[in-house]
Amino acid sequence: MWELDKSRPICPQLCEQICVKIANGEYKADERIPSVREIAVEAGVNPNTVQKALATLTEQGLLYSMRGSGMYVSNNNSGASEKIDEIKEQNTIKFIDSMKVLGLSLEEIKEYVKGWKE
Amino acid sequence: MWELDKSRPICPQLCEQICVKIANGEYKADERIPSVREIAVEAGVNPNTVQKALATLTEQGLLYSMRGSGMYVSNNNSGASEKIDEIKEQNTIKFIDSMKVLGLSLEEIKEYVKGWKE
DNA sequence: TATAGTGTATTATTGTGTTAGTACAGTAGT
DNA sequence: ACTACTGTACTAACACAATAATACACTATA
Repeated sequence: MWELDKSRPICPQLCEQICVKIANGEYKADERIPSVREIAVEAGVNPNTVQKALATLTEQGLLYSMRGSGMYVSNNNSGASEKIDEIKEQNTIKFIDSMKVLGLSLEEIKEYVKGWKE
Repeated sequence: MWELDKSRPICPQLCEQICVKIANGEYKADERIPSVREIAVEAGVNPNTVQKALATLTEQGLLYSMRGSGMYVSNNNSGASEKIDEIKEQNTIKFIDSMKVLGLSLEEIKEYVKGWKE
């Protein structure tokens, strides 16, 4: 349910995955999402880390909070898709840079990915 | 000359790039490489960090040291290319995982990379 | 031989991300 | 009203990577 790469900071990863849940409709507009403490248990991380992630998303307008009641999904859910598109782009830029450092050209990288089997 | 992504640990990045320099012949077999302190200045990092990276590469058999004289490239340079191949693979695995988390399939990822313009 | 440069080792300090524990004010349901 | 659950805030502690500043033994070279 929660895929966390422990070699990277957890907080932004939580932001990403909540974004995905909003974008794909698992978290629907104006619906309540699980509480800070519930998410913390589910994801196996500290409640404070979840709180930071939710605060960031609230600041960015993807969520809104009702004190004492819970956190809710904003209805301008285009923000989530846009954010995901940005992350896609950043991931790809970082990947390509990391491969160029190893001496590959963009064409070689594309060829390498094209032939990738998992 | 030294490309460092400050959002990742520096030490392994130094290892990688020294590997690349060995593999592409900038550092030749049985030749001396720049000193710990020189590399530190060139790369703009702390000598201790360089020392750690060189110690790792020495442990892995890519370099050998002559105390008081310097660090030298081992002549079993196939180790460098192998290490680079591993890193390529790890980079790609990490990239693909990070994209799958966003909801993309392997085919969609390949398509996305194929259409990439920088 | 003297000096400068080498690898190597050690200790302390800083910054960041995460965890841990606690506390408070507000809401919901009984 | 009471209780349980919410978001929110705060401080302390920990782990890790990197920096800083030395110190020492060895080699090379003039």
